[in-house]
Amino acid sequence: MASIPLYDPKHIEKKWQKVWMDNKAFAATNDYTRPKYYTLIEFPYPSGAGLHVGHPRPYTALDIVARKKRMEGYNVLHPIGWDAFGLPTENFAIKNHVHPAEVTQKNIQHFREQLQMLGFSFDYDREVDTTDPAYYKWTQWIFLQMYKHGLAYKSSMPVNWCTSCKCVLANEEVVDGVCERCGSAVIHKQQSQWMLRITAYAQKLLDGLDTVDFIDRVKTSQRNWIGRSEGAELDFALENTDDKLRVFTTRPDTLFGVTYMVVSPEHPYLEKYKSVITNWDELMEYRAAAQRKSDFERTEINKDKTGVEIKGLRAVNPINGKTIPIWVSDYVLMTYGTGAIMAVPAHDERDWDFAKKFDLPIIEVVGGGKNVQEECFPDVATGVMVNSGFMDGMTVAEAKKAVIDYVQEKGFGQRKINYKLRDWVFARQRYWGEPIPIVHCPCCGMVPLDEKDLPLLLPNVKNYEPTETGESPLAKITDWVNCKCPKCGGDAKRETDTMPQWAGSSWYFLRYCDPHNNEALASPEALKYWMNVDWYNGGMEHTTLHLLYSRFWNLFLHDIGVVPLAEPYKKRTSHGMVLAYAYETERDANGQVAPKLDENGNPILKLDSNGKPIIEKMSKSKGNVVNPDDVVDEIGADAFRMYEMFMGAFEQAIPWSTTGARGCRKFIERVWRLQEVLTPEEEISKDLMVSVHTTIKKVSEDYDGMKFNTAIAQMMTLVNEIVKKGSITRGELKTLLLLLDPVAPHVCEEIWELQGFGTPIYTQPWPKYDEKAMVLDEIEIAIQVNGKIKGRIMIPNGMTREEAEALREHEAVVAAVGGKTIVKFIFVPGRLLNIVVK
RNA sequence: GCGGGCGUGGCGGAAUGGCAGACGCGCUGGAUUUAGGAUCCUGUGUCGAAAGGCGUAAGAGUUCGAGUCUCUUCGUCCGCACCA
Repeated sequence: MASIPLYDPKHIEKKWQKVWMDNKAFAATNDYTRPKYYTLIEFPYPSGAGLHVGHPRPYTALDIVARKKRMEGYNVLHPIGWDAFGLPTENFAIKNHVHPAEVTQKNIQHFREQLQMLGFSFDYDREVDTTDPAYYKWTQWIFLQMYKHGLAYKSSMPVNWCTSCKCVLANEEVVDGVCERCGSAVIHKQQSQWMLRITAYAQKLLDGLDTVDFIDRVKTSQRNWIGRSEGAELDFALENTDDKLRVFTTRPDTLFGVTYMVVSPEHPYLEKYKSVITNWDELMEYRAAAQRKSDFERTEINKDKTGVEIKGLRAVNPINGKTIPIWVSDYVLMTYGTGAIMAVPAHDERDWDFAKKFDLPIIEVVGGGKNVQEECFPDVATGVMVNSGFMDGMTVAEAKKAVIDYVQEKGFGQRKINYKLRDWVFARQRYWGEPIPIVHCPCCGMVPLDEKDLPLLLPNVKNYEPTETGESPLAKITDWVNCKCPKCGGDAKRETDTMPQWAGSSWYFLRYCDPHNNEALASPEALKYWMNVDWYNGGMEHTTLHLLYSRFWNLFLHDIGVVPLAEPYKKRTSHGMVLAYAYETERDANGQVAPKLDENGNPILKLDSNGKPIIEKMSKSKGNVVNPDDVVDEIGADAFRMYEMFMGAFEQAIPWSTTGARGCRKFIERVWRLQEVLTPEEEISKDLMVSVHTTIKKVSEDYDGMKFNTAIAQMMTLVNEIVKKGSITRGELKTLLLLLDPVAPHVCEEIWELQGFGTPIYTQPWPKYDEKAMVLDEIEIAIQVNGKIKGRIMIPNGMTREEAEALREHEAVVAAVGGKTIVKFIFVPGRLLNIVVK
């Protein structure tokens, strides 16, 4: 038995990381003639806390894909970068009196070291950093293009204002009425804001989804977010005026059932018709109350409707000339449709609730056998029109079509498509972001900076604390704010808002193609070759915002001819979060929350009322955070990577188990010790032929299909078989190492070198399997009688249905049938035999 | 309320409509060991002494055959939430 050194991951992992780095082993080449493959992970925000065990899960997954693709001969782009602008860094900097740029660089350094410790095959020569002026020059450039194309504009509007961050938030950043980041109350505030007209791309963003390979739940949530709905806009005359009140409805078929109108408290007609309104004070009181409410309160009370009738102003239903009252209620939103609705209480739940509360009439127009005075009937599938003049007797679908034709002909409405998607609030009143390259000139108005003057650098100053007024901290830096107008040369002031963090991450995948280019965001050749991203993996939490924003930017850049393809990502997958078992906690000597230990020093699990362990998100305050540094220290980076992939299905959220992770270390040691039983043959032995080829096939397919856990299980099965057999040939070991390398690259390289298998694995081709080598001579099939397993027999492999007829005489089959009459004889080749008897 | 997902051993989880529980953790018993949180071997869904039953949240259905497909119910997680 050969004597081999002890497995020492600390030593060999450092060693191979250096070899890869020194040789630039994973650098993408600019040889545009080779087939390419672009793998992308969401670049991290380099927080002060460093990596936690959640980060490496998607990183390892795409590292496996990248390593395999390289071995298959692809020119692989597998880049990494830093999404480094953002509030936590700025807040940390303010608190500790250091410059955010300094904090950022320190955090990046820490992140980079941790990633390198895990042996990821990133191309570190292509790192991007969103806070690098050479990078944000192009973020600003893209903004200018949008400005020139009318997609960036300034508008005064109610914004979400975080009272603690002192900053405007996008709708998407307000969760349950509080700031997504800090949890403080969010109020509405009127402010002039930079906006991006993403709504102009609503339909393109929707259509594009049909052309890409995203997992379904990602597509679904994008579709829901865009929220397309088809209907009609209808004009209701205002009594005693020449004016019309325009509404949007998806149910024009119910027009005869309209018994009142509702407008949002912010509707401009309130001001416009102040003179004829007789209960103005009451209305204003209601509006003020509605505006004081946060979004959260508005939704909290959504069961109990409130409202005030506008006295002195009535509307006329254009289809029957009936005069109906107009109400104001905050269940109608100014930000969707026209800010006004026609209310059909018989067939809309919300209208029904409102009508019941204020005792408004309810008219049935879709017959459904229900008494609409007692219960709302919103069903569109089964009803037939009633009380609706020319539509009577039609189905809802027929009536919709007929009524739209009718109103278009009469000129009081037309078909209309609405989207829930709103324009994107694209400004933050904070320091640590990209300056917006616009100058405000008293003569010329808003003037964009000349492109040759980019990047517009963030001023390097000591004070960047948020102001109480809600102005950006940049507003106080007069040296920087005061400038000359690029157009007329007169005195002007710079825009002092900065861009939101989403900006830099909306195009970083383009920069990776050509990260050092100073003439363009990337060269057309590089973009043509590398785009689009073949496989993008990221968290479910980014499926609405980041994914939508970055698709929008790419679509826009495509439209202006900068990037070659409309959709940036060919395939998008999502990983499950790494969770934690909940532990009983206490404060340790340092006052930190730490798990309480039992007498054996093991943490005590927290159980629910059924005695099941509680699983929760990892967080510092719960004392359940697992630090990758500690895990790597104990079991090594290879075992760590392997456990990240083996712990469960990749898309599913899984709690981290320390003992489970140790199992992967055990497996790697088993592989290591195979060297002790290595025999000199270069071939794969006959008795392992089927298993080895089956494993190559299974592992290859499973890596491609994101089924990393079963790929690893298959390799474990093979190793178990080899250990049982007691020997392994060089050929078998080579194959195993090649398959295992993407998951556990350090140990595979080390064994490969120790056994003199040749140049490093990262230069080796991916193993191929031979279907013919996977065929057994004889196989076992099951015998079922009426679907119940009765026994098993060995039959020659490849037996056809005709040949199987002979099995009727087989001893085991006769015994299983037991003299009963055979009704049906079903032979499934390679699987089983099912006999139906009576 | 709407949309999406998921319910399989003590645990994480495997199973193109075809032998449920692969693989791992944990636990059993044993071997080796001064020792073990090392290594190796054994066993490990459940009832049963065995033969043999029964088992994939519950119920129905389709099928020669259902964890897998259809319907109903329950539970659970996630997203959206007055979007007209």
